[in-house]
Amino acid sequence: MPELPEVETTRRGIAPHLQDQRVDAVTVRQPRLRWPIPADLAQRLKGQTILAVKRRAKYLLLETAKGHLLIHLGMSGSLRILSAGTPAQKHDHLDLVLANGRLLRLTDPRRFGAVLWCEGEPLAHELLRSLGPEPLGSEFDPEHLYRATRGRKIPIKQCIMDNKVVVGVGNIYASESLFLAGIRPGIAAGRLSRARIETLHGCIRQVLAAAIEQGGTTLRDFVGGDGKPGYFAQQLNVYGREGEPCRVCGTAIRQIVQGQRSSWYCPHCQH
DNA sequence: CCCGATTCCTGTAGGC
DNA sequence: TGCCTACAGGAATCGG
Repeated sequence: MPELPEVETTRRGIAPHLQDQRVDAVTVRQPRLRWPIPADLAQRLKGQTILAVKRRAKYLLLETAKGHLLIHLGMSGSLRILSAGTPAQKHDHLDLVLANGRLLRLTDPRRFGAVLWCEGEPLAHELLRSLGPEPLGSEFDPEHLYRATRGRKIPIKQCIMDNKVVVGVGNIYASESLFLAGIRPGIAAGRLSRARIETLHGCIRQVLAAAIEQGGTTLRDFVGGDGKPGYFAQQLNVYGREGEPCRVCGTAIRQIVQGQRSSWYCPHCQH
């Protein structure tokens, strides 16, 4: 499930293969994703050279002189670099055939992902415009998180998963950050002290940075641009570990449901 | 504005 | 073995 570390891992994997490459052909097999792939995508993109591969939140931005291709991996999407001519399989929805004889292929069984074309400033696109700060950027500082939590009654876990507060923190890393910070997921965001918010801020950055270093988390089928899985799953302390012993104190990890999402925590280490 | 519920989709796991 | 159901999840959107 691509959260920010998986998207960043993907970006790093595919960028060297796409940089300065011309798109010779575009194949759309299944346009019905989260939103339809634009019918005129091939016409817009064909012949364009990819100038840069950037990321904002969980969106990948392929820059060309005419516009940007925005790609979101949803929860089951992955992008891979393959040899042109590699047979397509089920759920292979989009290919960009490159001048160097390779192709960029989007696979997404659950089709929660998106592929959109954007002319003009991509950060002004309606889907990107009102996103919160990057968790690893300087704009996301303790003071920002403190202000964003004041007066809010929602559980802190749901608060840090809110894209307007900070982007890129999904279910896995929210649970893991709260474990490291020693904070129970159900506590009202606004009731946390400044000191605890500062701790949490540091833990969010620490967890995301470590996950990127490990190439992301592969639970089922995530692979980077090179087809390899990520290794952060080995370092998960609470996510998906209901009933298993806490790695710190041995107490059984608990699972609760918040906002239609599972959360896990250690009842001894987190308060 | 704030918050909770619903929605999209399909592979997988668990129950019988 | 096979059918059926529940569940997973990012994030927009709707309703209160």
